[in-house]
Amino acid sequence: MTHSTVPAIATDWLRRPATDVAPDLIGCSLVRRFDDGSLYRGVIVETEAYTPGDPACHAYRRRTARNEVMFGPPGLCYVYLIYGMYHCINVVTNHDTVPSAVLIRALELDRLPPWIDEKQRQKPQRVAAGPGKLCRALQIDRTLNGNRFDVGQPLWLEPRTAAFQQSIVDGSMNLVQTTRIGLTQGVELPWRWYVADCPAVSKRG
DNA sequence: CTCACGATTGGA
DNA sequence: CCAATCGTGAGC
Repeated sequence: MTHSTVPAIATDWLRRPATDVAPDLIGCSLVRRFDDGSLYRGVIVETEAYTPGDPACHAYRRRTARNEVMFGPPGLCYVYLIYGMYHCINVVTNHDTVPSAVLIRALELDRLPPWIDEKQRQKPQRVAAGPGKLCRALQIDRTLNGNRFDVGQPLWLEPRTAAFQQSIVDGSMNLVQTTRIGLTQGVELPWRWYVADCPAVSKRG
């Protein structure tokens, strides 16, 4: 058995509506690479979709400096600051000029970075259980906004493992589709997906 | 130019 | 339930 590498998720795969990509990203991995070469992987266990025409979408009203990258080609990283203290990371989807993105809301990390404090370590499976928490855990901030998800970059995406895919096919793992969290508009749209009974999913999992 | 508020979180 | 904390953008 020779060495094998996992290819990053391709741009073409992301050139679809966010509502199609969001459930498909469940089970895929977000990879964080630091300048020293260290890698951290997190299996995506919760996502939300944001689309044009969606009142909860940051690009709903008009194109601005902040939402600019959502109008870009698929495969870009949209990172923004929320409540003045947390960051949220999105995968830009769909065609260039069509503002769409998938918010990554929770990860199951393969290991904990050394900067995670002792209190967080008490519940390791909750360290990345929420969009703000996962960005803090992987040190993701606005300096990564507009970056392309690609191998060798600070961030990239990898497809589901065969084992994860099989667990969905055979029904031993279930995806739940429900309404999104923390919004004041577009509350009724069922554009949140998460792995049923997963301890790493954010609140209301 | 101003200022209310947010795709959150953790603690009372 | 509520405060923390600050960039954003709608409205004047």
